[in-house]
Amino acid sequence: MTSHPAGEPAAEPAGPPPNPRRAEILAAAAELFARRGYHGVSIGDLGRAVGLTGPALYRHFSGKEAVLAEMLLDISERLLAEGARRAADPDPGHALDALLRWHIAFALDNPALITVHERELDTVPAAQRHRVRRLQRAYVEEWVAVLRRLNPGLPDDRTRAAVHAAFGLLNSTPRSAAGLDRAAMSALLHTMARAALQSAT
Amino acid sequence: MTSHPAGEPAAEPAGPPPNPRRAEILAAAAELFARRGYHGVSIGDLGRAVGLTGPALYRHFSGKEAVLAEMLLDISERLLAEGARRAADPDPGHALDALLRWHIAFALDNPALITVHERELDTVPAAQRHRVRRLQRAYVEEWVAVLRRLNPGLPDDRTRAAVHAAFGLLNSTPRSAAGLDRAAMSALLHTMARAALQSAT
DNA sequence: CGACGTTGTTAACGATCGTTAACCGGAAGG
DNA sequence: CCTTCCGGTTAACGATCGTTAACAACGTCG
Repeated sequence: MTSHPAGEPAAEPAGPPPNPRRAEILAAAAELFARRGYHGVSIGDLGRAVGLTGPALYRHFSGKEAVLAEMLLDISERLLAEGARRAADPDPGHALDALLRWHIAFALDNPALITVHERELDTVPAAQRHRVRRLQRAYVEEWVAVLRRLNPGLPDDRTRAAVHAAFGLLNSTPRSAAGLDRAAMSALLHTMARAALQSAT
Repeated sequence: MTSHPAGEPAAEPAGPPPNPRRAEILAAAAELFARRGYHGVSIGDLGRAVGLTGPALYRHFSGKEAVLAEMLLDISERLLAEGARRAADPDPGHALDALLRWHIAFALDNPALITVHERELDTVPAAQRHRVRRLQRAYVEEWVAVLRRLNPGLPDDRTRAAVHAAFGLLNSTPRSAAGLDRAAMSALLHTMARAALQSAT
């Protein structure tokens, strides 16, 4: 209750004032990219989704690839920053539960972002693709480090594979959208992911 | 040893003789669609991948969408047919293990097919999309039925959500490709998925 | 009031897309 | 030997793509 996953950033110490149009475009683009894929969405579609014509988009982004790049960088940074905070809990069991709670809440709140994040990495321009990959790897390593504390002596590559598999489980919900309500789905995912990870160690 | 997941069909009782060019194109298309997405692959790319020019493709398929549609129908039918065979085991515990073995083997043998199968359903023309969806649902129901036999009295929507989550876990491997060899990865996925499903029931 | 930066528009560009047309070499069959 | 079909080619089509240019409405500030 002291913090919640999708909270408002309130104000960053440095950086330009957050342009609401940019955020609006990014949100609409996430939805469209998730549904039809990056190449299945045109600049015209993107503009229309926020009530503008296509070329208006160039007032806010340098191009279509820049929209995707900023989107993926933002997601990766948020996952890593919040993940690192949760993983810092001195009790590795609590850290793992906190990681699970955070990741599940993020996935349930932002299904489109999760989908694009794991599908369109190769589409992003090389320059920023490396940064995104580095952030993704670092996020995985937060999980691996917690699991290593829970069970030292396990080979790291096996632990890494288990973490990737757990992410697959957690990130699949955007596309299933079963008849369960949010609380039930959250609890189910938590239970299943924890059981899967424990069985692998 | 009486059967293996990726076995040759040998000969179907009815239907045209299997054109090797069609199969070659479908295999190349699966790889490309998985890597760059349906809209990120052009007819020229498709032809080039099998040593032809773009328009040559129209000697074997009525168009680009037909390639995708046939690909998804074929996958869905194979999954359902083989899944139903495994699920028929009178012992539900054995049936679940057989389903897990089959699905894991298929995913490890055909990572591109698994990827396209779960990503591009909305891209397929409506006519055949409904058939694919029906087959996919039937495959899920095979799993749900086995789990119901293992634990009667559980609400079906929860079981269905658990199955979807388990598929997310199993299908994530194509995109992780960790440092484990095939046998180790197969065993790890089996263990994790079974633990996840058991924890949900 | 006038200059200006901001944010939108429509029009137009070159490139690329999926698809069709027209043609061509070679194998098979009478 | 001639015909026919099969599976390829190159050329060309209209549509659509991402992007840029040129222009307009509007608030702000000197």
